[in-house]
Amino acid sequence: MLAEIKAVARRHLATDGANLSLRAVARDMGMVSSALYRYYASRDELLTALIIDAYDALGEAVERADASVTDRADARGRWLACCHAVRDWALAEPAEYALIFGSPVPGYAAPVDTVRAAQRTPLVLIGIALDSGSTARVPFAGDVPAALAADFASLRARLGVEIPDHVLLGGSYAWIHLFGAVSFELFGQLNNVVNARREYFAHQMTAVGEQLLGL
Amino acid sequence: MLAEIKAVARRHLATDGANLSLRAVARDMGMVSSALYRYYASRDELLTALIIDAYDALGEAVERADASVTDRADARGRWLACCHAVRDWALAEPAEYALIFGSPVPGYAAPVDTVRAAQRTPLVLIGIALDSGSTARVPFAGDVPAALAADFASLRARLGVEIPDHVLLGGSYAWIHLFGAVSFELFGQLNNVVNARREYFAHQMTAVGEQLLGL
DNA sequence: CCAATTCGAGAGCACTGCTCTCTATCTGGA
DNA sequence: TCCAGATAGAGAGCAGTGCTCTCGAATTGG
Repeated sequence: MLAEIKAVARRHLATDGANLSLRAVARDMGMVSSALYRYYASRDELLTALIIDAYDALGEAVERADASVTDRADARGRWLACCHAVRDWALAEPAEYALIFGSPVPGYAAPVDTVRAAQRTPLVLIGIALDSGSTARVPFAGDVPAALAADFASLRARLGVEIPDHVLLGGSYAWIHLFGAVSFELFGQLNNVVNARREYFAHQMTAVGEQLLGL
Repeated sequence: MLAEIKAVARRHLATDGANLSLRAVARDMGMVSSALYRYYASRDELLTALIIDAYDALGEAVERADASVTDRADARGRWLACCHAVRDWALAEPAEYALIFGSPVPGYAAPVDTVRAAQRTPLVLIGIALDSGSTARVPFAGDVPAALAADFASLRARLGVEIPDHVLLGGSYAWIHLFGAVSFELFGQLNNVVNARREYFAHQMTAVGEQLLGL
């Protein structure tokens, strides 16, 4: 039942965006709106469930893309595969992408349940950066701002991975750029400017991999 | 009157986000909601006015930041000044930033009136890239995807500026990364991960300026 | 077989965007 | 001065929203 509600809600998400209507979802299920409150205490709770699912779906797509690269030493190929996985998923499910990476819903505060799912995608990228540690021409070595030391130390502890600061820097920059490029395209900022979007994206992520990740 | 409505709406924007209530705005002005329709034909029209104002406010802030750098040959300084101008403005007016760079409002389609205002900020960055053309170690030279040629040609024609393809590439990448970094922070993706945000941002934009813009 | 629990319906509250009609008020010319 | 005409706002109303409450029906378990 919970899953069925989410499935219907996901369909509405595609057309109505973040302001989906509980009543419309209930109507589509042949129920009255109040009956829906047996399963989700509020609209926000439904949204949270959808957000977690979206994070997981994206994470799984990226994990699969990374795993599909047989040459595990080919960090550049793995990076590009992940980039296209993110973009392809975002283009296939724009509403769900907007739900997790778009402007936050005003009253809504993301509960802690979401962080595990949210970390899946960056964790894959960190893995790639780590595996490439020996071969890559890493930028930012010996150039890490002192104020970030504490942040990076606690992040390292939480992830339980020994990862140098400058790799954390480059990896997070690459992840941010990836997110920025997909959001830029998806949120319409490329409209009437760039039409060869896949080529633009491919070249861009290659450049970012080289320049920011040292691949 | 139009301006007064916008001012009140802007206040509501800060708390209610994109789903601001016309009735609440009218109440705050001591009017009834229907009276507001004399001035704006719909909620979308009010939103459009706010969007244009936001683009202009951001553009003006960036233009001022760029102009404040006295050494016009210091492309790196100008780039960093613009970056901090964008971030400072976004932190000061998060709702307005989300309005123009966040997930698009479902039913809403941006009218053409917005493009002039939207171009102000990227135009400043293009100016910096152009001025640095002689001194910068430009990446991507001779590496421009063929499929982008048409897009870049029409963009060049529309802007009326002679700007090489590889500068257009690097400039747009830098702009996308800037947008990505500010959105990432503003939309909460940095929460509980990075606390030294200004330092993180400053180092990041320096790196992007070097690696992507060749400054 | 009956108690208990679960499920859904229905009414209702306060809110939203928007349309319509009606009444004051203000303005410009004769 | 007076009187059309324009204009600004009020109020009612429609269809929709999230959410709460109460009340029956169905299903379950002992």
